[in-house]
Amino acid sequence: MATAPPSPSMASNANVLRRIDTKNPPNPLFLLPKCTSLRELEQIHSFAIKTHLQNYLSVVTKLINFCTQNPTMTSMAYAQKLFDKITEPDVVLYNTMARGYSRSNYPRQAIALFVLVLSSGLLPDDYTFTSVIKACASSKAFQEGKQLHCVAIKLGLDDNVYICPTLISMYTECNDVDAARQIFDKTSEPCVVLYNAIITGYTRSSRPNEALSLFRELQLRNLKPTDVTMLSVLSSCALLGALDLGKWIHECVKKFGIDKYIKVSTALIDMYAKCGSLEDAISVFENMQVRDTPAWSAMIIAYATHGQGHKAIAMFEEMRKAKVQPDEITFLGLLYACSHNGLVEEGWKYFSSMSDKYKILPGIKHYGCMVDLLGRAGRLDDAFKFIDELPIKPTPILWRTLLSACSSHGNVELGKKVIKRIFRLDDSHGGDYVILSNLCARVGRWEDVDFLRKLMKDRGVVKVPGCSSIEVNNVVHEFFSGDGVHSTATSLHQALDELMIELKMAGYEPDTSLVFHAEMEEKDKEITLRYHSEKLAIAYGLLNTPPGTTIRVVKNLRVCGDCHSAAKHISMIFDRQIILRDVQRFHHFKNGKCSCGDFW
DNA sequence: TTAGGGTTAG
Repeated sequence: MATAPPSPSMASNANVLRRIDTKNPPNPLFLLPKCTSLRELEQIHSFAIKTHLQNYLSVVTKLINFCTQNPTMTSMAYAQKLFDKITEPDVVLYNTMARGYSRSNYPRQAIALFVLVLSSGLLPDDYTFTSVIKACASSKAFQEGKQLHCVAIKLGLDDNVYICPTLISMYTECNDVDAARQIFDKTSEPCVVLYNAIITGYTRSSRPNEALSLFRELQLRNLKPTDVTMLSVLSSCALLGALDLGKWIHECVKKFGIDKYIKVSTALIDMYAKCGSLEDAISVFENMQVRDTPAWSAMIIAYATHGQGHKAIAMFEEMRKAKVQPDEITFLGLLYACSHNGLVEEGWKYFSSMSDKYKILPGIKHYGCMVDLLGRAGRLDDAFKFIDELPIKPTPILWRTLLSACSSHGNVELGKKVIKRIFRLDDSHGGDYVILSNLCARVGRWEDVDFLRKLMKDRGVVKVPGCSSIEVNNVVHEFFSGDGVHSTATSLHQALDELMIELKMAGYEPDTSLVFHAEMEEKDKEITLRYHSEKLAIAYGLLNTPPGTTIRVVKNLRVCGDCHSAAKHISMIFDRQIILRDVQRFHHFKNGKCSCGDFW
């Protein structure tokens, strides 16, 4: 900050200082509103010293507060220097410092200050608690957070309007949303902020149904939702992939006039894209008056995940023309677009320009895109080398990406080499064993399949069960692979049996090589495949929606190859569009074809 | 018993 070039306002400040009548000086704090840099603050500080005002608590508090407007390492160091000069700080001064630290990269310092407050015999107030609890949240200091909660109870401050939502947010950040809920339930008359805190908590904890039911409760109590409410609720809809629900929320957004917020519009783009409606996402984007970096990025990601990589790239070029600076998220969308469309050259170009031209350091996710890009394109050895030579320690996810590529390109040897690298870091992920085992099964290496199965058993590893959901008449129905739990399961199974006959007549052949168990009879393999969660959800949609309706399904894992093939046939035979969201991307099935071009 | 912090949800 001190090296910043002199700005016009700085020059004028310097002039102001020069023209001052030192015999009859003004309060230097009058100069603060003009101050725009730490250097100017230093000048004002020296002037305060000159005029013997530097030891007044009010003056120092104001100066420190100014430093902490934008708390960086430099400004917090300066604030600390000012603070250290004061022999007897009062609670306001402590609060100002604590606020600064809680918003800086050193939140734990705020917790240390709280201890100082107590040891100096001062009584912490609502300001102290909000800052320090917030610091606990951002540094995930759960034990300290709980202790602060206790002290707040002792002082009768735990139901304070500012402290209460901060406590809720702290518990959520520390992964204890149920404790947050307990606080919430104790409140007799919750205000919107409190609802927002708990709704956000559920959303962040990936519990969208609870978030949405609290949103309905908020409306029943006639409380007016705010932009913050809508951001969380939209994010919950996106998690569920529930389009009708999302559209209803969009109506609420309009009704309460919250659509003017740029962040809300961006959340709408994200929601529509994640609920499978690219058209609605585009429409929100086109109606935006002002578009910032996150808005452009959301649209780029929307195109990329819906398999329209070239449009994503075109968006990026348009963004540049509009002189909006891309950030690391923008590049994530862009690289994602390249990898999912096999655009290796473009991918490398953008990856290099990221650091060269835009001075954005690639993160682990960007490297992940590059591994994916090389892997999908079949350049498996290059991808291996790429991970091995990274400047940062690779995560299991990075190796896992390569393992998937080995699987889709049928390279068992490299797959084995890769799984060893994964196991060095994490051997508890069931999916890894299954991918390699399926790969071995496909090429008939049953001894490897058995070995992997035994390894899984010995290590007590289980695979996350496949789960697909579909929203019909505002109800989200969930199906698990081989599901017998859903109330309509039996009739659904029968319907699937009949469906299979039709599909086979149209040329569909079940790909039983994907089934894990070697000793299974061919017939049983086929039955296992038939009741995959994707097929159950699609069949449910086929049976329970009018002809011609688009079937929208959300799956928790990657779509299985056989289900992908079945969905293509279903889209043709029944003349239905099927939009399937898997953990990676969207598949739009229409007239027997998929938007991913069988490339996923 | 003035000033100074003007808090919370994102």
